[in-house]
Amino acid sequence: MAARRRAKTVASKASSSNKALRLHGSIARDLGTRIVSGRYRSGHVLAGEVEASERLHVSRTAYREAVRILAAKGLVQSRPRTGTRVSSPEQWHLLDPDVLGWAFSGDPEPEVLHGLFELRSIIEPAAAALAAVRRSQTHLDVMRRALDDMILHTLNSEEGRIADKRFHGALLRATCNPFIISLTNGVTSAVHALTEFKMRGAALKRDPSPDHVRVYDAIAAKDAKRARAAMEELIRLAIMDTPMKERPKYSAKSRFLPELEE
Amino acid sequence: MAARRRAKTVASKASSSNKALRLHGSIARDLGTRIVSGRYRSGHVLAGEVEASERLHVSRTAYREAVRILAAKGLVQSRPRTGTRVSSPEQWHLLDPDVLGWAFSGDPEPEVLHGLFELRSIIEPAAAALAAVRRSQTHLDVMRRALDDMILHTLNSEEGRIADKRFHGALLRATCNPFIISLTNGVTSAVHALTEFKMRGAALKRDPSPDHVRVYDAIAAKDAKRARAAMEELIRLAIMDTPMKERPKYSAKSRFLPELEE
DNA sequence: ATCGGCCTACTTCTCAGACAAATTCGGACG
DNA sequence: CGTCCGAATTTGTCTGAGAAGTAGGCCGAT
Repeated sequence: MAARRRAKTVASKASSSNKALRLHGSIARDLGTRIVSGRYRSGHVLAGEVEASERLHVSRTAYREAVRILAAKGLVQSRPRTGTRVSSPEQWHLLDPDVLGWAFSGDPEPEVLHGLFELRSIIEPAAAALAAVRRSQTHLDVMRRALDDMILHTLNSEEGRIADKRFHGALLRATCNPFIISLTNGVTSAVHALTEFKMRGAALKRDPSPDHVRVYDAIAAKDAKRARAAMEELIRLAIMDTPMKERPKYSAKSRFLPELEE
Repeated sequence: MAARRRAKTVASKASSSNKALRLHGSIARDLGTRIVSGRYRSGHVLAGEVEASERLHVSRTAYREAVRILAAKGLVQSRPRTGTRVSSPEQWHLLDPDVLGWAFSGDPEPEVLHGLFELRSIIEPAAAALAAVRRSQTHLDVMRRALDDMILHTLNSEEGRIADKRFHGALLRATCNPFIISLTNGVTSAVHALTEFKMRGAALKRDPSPDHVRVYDAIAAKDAKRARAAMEELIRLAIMDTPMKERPKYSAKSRFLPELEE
């Protein structure tokens, strides 16, 4: 008994860096990270439940619940007799906040970075245009406060980044489109993580608050066209502020893209 | 023992209409459907594991795995002492294929329908433009074959709808952006379900294949601008072909939108 | 009287071991 | 040579027992 308890504690420490995650949660995170980072390739068959749970010094129950989580996020698929195998990347729910977080836990690859920005530059300008039309006064107030906090603290502090997140969140909620809101829940948290990533090098050179103010003004004026343009500019500048090793050229070959079978 | 086995079979039949879902899968689906359909309101606390599993005549294990799935999709959150409670709608992963499917299992509300089309009309034209630039010959071939099948079978048959799905899927894969691909995995299956929904009334009046051909031609010609315009038109027409009771006016009040707290 | 820290009860979490169900693979048989 | 059936293997489900975490009340101190 005592030996097993100790083992469990060790496993928990080794696997999860911290947080209030339960055992199954940490296991899911570990496996998930290994999958999205490419250490377990698509098609790879995980060890059987008995062996895997023994190796991790946890019960089959805990391990199974972890696998259920991964399956719910499209990362694996399990069937009797064949076992649990890593799904093809095109089936991964990449916009799931957890998956996104796992993908950004190491060094995000330039390809992923660029893909995310590309998605943002599609969604957010359109969202800004919608928000300009549909925003209520309450939405506007929330954005205003977030903007003030952001200007006050700047993106170099954690509080400033949270304010930035609040701003984008409120903007997207103002679209009144549940899908856009849900979509951007994931994206904003990734951007949050990303901003931290930007900071790993040096402090931010450019102050992005003027861009945000322009977006805010346009939405306050209910000017959809201007809101869209301002947001396009904001994201264009944000991309330029992000240190990317190289601009990835899009090709059909990528860990994240499926094979095209004839 | 025998009594319990029988009970389990009954529960399985009663809960899941069919499919190769396991027990935990059907339970997750039932609970999930109840949540997204509003029968369990946000904040509602589910019965404890013991009571719930007894009521469903299943083991706690199965019930717990179901809850784990729902938690992975952001529908619920469970903690010791307080129990498992339905999360706020803004935390739901609405673009998860399962959640989307559950949302469309009953009568999809006009608001949801419109929200989905709005998202499509943002994403897909942009995707078409990207695809026009980045598509490989292989992408093009796949799209061509899907298009031919679609024209052959028409959307009135299941095969035709699958071909339509293949077409949109190939188009989105041609963007070479993993996030867009992942995003639209969900959306296309929802559209698939939706097309079936359209058919519940009468057969489709308009033949949408010319629209698809125009999109294809533009992508074949690598003409991004024309591809975007053609796709915009395609979706505009698809919206008009969808019977919606009323055009929902966007307001801050909706089951799917969070309260704006001051 | 209000604030802070313990304590308790309640719920989920984890464990262990057993049996059931599903599916693949290979071999027997027509 | 094809078809079917059985066996082996893997996940799926069940049971029952503790362990761990947490909200809310209790109590004491300031």
